[in-house]
Amino acid sequence: MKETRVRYAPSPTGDPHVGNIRSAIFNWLFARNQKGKFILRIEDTDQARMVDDGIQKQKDALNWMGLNWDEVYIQSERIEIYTKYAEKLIDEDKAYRCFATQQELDDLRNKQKAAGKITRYDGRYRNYDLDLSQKRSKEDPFVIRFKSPQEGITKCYDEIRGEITFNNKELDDFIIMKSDGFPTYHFANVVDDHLMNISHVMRAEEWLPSLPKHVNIYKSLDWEMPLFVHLPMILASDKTKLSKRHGATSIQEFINEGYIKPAMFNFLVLLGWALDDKTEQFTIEELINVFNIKKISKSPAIFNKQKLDWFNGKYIRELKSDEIAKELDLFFKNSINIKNYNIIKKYNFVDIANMIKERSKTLKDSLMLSEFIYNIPSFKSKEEVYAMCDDIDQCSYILKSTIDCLNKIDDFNIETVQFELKNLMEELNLKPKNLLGTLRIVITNQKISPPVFDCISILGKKESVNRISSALDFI
RNA sequence: GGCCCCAUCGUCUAAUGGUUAGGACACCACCCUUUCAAGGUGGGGAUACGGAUUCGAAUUCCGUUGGGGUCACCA
Repeated sequence: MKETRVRYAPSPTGDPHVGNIRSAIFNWLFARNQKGKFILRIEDTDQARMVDDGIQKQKDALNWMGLNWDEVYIQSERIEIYTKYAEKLIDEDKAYRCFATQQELDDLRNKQKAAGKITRYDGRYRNYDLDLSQKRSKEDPFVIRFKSPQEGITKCYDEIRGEITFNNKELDDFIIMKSDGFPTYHFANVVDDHLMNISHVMRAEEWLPSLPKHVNIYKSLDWEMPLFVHLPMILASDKTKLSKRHGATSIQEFINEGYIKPAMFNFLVLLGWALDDKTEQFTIEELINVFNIKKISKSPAIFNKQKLDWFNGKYIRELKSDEIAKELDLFFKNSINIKNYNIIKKYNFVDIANMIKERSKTLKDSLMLSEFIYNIPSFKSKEEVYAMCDDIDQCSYILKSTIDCLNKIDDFNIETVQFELKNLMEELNLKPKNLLGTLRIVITNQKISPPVFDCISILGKKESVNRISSALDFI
């Protein structure tokens, strides 16, 4: 049995898109399931689209997802290899130099368009004299084109779709080497997949139309073909390709919005793949064990952010508090100003995690829920303070009693605070709204907050009493 | 437009040719409740359409319709 070797082959042109990362996840899971190799190949053959830290961004995204690679290659370092095979194809009359200028091709295309014909290269250098071509290549810029078959059909095979046939009349002599000496995707991809012994090419469905190009290159080089697995597209809710205008599309954006890795991983793997009719939450180890190419679906999947939110909330709830605490620390550091971060850092992130766990879909939600820690309440009117009381006198009485009550507590924690305040509520015959509602106002001044008991115990006795006292002074 | 792919609740999906077509998100109602959540219980909601094959079709075949992808010296 041949070793399973798969690859993730991004071009480093910006922040990695979730669709690409989903492909990476499928490849990685399959490699790990088969005890094979997961290879990272940087496809940086387009000089114009290069981005400075593009390669690092790809690696960062994989690292964040926990997708470790076994080998890494960079195509721009392999130019001689592609050149060698391109020249071999010329020698064997399977490819040829084309000296048509950009202007010439534009004119051709415009003419075809005007005549209502499909636009394609007309093969004008297909039969150009080889000696002449050789000579002219020394002074004129040129590209190398592949001699596609003109008749018959090209049979392709996709592992989840079966046989797909293309009429060779539809194929044109596409470019394999650009005039700057770099290969095009179609060529570099085939050469590398062969040289790197790739067993399964798992990539997005948008590559399906160019499959015959790749198949014909394999044939002309007399190379054995890998298995092709085309992954269903990920679409936006309007059923078009997921793009910028739909909101977040890159992994980095989702991280910034407070999504955590296990949720992202779990959600993404379920876009185009399912194990059975009931299991939908998986650990990564479980996924490695059960991942199976045959269960990849054919139809495109719509990116359903509500389900992502649900997964994220579920994972936040289920993860251990100290794990969430770590995420929170990092997230707060990156999201709020340094002054507030320094204030919140004095408190225990594990306590904060426990406080926000039940009510956060994303880490961003916990930002809002924790604002009261560094935003000390201030009031414009007395009415604001006693809004939850029958009248202002009841309010000051409640505040006074609460201060006494809290001051009596020696072991100040959430259980004791809850116990004593409930006692107080009973003793004074207060409605929950009166006592707890009022305390929410003077402690947090937020419409929405974690439970009052949590807030008070997080802030501690001193700070809580301070806040209540200043509210009492105010009214 | 040519070519290619695809088609089960609004969404993600499950269903060796035989199930009251299952689950999850979302939605609605009720319960719980100091706000917000979470949780619990229940509910509505799908095989695009038309033929053919078959005792029997979501499932196989053909067509229609719809959606998507692709047609660069980008990947």
